[in-house]
Amino acid sequence: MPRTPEQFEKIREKMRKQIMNAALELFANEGYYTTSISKIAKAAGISKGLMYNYFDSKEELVMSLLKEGLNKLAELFDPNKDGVLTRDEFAFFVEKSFDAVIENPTYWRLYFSIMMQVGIYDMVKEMYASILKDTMQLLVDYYQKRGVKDPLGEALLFGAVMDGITMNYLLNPEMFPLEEFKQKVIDKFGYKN
Amino acid sequence: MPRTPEQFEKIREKMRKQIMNAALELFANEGYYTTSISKIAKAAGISKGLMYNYFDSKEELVMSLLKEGLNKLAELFDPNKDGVLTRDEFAFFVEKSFDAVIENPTYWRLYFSIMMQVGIYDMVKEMYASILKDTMQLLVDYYQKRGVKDPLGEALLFGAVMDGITMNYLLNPEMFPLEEFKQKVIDKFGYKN
Amino acid sequence: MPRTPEQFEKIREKMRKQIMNAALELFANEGYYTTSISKIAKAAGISKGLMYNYFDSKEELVMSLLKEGLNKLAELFDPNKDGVLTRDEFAFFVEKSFDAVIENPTYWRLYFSIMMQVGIYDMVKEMYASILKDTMQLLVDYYQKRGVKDPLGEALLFGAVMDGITMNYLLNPEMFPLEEFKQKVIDKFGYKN
Amino acid sequence: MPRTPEQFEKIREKMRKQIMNAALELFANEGYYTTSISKIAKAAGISKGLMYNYFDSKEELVMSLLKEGLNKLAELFDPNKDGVLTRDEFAFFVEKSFDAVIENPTYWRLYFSIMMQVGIYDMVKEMYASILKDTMQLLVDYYQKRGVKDPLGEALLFGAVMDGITMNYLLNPEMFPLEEFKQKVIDKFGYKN
DNA sequence: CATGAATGAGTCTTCATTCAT
DNA sequence: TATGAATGAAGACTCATTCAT
Repeated sequence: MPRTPEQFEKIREKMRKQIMNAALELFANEGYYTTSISKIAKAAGISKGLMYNYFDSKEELVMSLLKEGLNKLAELFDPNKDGVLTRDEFAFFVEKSFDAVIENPTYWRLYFSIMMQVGIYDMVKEMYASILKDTMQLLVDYYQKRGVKDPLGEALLFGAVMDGITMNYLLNPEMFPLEEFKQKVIDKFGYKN
Repeated sequence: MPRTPEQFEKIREKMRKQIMNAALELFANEGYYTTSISKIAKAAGISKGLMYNYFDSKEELVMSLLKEGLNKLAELFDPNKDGVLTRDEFAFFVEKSFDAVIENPTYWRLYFSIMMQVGIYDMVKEMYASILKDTMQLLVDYYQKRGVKDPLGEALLFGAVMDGITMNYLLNPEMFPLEEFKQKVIDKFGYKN
Repeated sequence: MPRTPEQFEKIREKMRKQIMNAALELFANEGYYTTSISKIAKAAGISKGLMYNYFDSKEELVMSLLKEGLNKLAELFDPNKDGVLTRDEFAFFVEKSFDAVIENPTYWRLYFSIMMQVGIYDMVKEMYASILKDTMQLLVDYYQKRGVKDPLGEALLFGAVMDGITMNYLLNPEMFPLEEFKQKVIDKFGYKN
Repeated sequence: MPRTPEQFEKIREKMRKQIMNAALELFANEGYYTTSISKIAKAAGISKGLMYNYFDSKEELVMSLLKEGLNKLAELFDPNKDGVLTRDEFAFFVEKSFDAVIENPTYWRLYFSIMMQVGIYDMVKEMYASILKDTMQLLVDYYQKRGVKDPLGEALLFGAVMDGITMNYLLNPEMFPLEEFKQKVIDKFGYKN
């Protein structure tokens, strides 16, 4: 008997995931340009042609990956959505952020490598910017409330620090004690009171 | 009358520079993989074939660029070579490092994008690591002398912060006030005393 | 409806033949190095890229051609596989060998030209050597049984003669009466009794 | 003081030899197509440009090599120029021919590899044919005088045998006892009487 | 005469994408 | 839906040859 539309949708969704998983793994480990569609298809256990049934192009595929990661990231911020960041939420955010990197280094490696590729990926930057804008405001308020002199500067610095730590960890996981850095960052950028 | 060896050497040196300048610009702005040898040759105003009279391969070209930048970088560290870092030298180093980025963002964009490329460029990582090792030791000593609890951790954190700031500046120069960050970093990681 | 694996196999087999035929013709008539992949593709009526769907490289292509011919050649020797060569089988072998050359001069021209190419093709030589070893032994026994003084030398000489005749025929088919040479060779190297 | 025209001529001749020697070695050992002009120039200890002062093209260079070898070969035939071949002269010719191969295998390897290359070969073919024509006639007369049934066929066969032996020796010098074959060939194709 | 920088056409090869089945 | 054969544009690289000095 024929499948219901819902079943079809489920199958499609599952296949999409399958392809994206394979692609993420390969892109992150072997690079975007050195990973061919053929390889991805093989890793995903499907034919090259079918790939294009799910993604219009290689570029769309990588964009989907980035978008997906981005959405996960967005959920980390201000979980209770009340527009105010408490000291505990700040600490929680730092911890969660690093945990995310530890749990899924592959994705973040992809993110950074793409971010540094100039040209095509300005689009991604916009996506990230729009997500980060709200969080930025939250942080600025946070620092202002604590009497920090240059709240915007401090917020930017904090973001840069998170990026720098993440990047260094990804480049050299076994040499870089990410776990220990959680507290260091919270102490240095959380402003107790 | 044939050219003298010196004349040939001069031609070679000049052309090498010409090619490397064109390549650096393109690699940094459009990425390593999306920049073709054709494009570089055209930008350098020469024929494709001539490129290979100066560099054995595209990879050797990019490596030469990185090596060159590396050597410039190396000169920044511990200028008086006495094996000890003073507070002033620390400040000087921070300022100089950021100045280097401001003056030559192209190179640093290349550096970061290559660093995040997987696979081929482990060699570059080793080169950088060997250069940075000494500086790392200098920093550890610096923090130890100032009674910082976890000197190695602090040194690593400092490095990560420098990287993060640089990266954010490169991605968004007009939004990221690198100049103002000099003092911030010195205050936060210089440990007065 | 997708094609069945069998259909795909059929397509592949047919196309492989098509490419190999075109390549054999060109390699043999214009030489390995002077025949470009482009030319082969055009002669086979396909795109350049498709070539690489069937053969990993130009070298693999020529190797496949040689292997194929080799296998055909192998079937000529000692057809009844009893390990002994009779006088009739000897005569039969000479005749068949020359017939093979007459019927498929293209292949043999390729074979000789590759054999004289230095460097890469030592591998081919090994393949041929391993095939010819058994036949050589057969011949040595043959001559020994007939009381020839230096059986190994005679066998080697016979081989050289076959090569020389073949080569001369290939270089100048209309001037070289290969057909008449069958009897001559049989008389001179067959040792009646 | 300026050199005399004769001195210039001498220098030119010497340089030509130098280049030809280097080229012969490389062509024979690494193949015509895989040997670049650059390599030859370096091996000859001169610049690429100067090469073209002595040879108009790579092709002219290889042709010169072949011509030179051809002339040496021609001297082997009918040394006393009386238009008649004696039994001793026949034997002498066989011995001398093989000695030439033993003494200068490099040249002969080149000769054979070029001979099997189509295209270029046709040009050389005529040169060889014209040289060999006289010798051929000599041989035909030789066999006719000795009552051989098919003198022309026998002469052709003899030529093919010489080629075959030479080729086998060149391909596998240590396995192929060329020295011993002298007598064998003389016995088999010299027709005592 | 002598050099090697410079050219440009040509080579092999790769790969995202399309399409007949 | 699913396959992989087929395409074609592009890429890295080579090399005989020319030419300014």
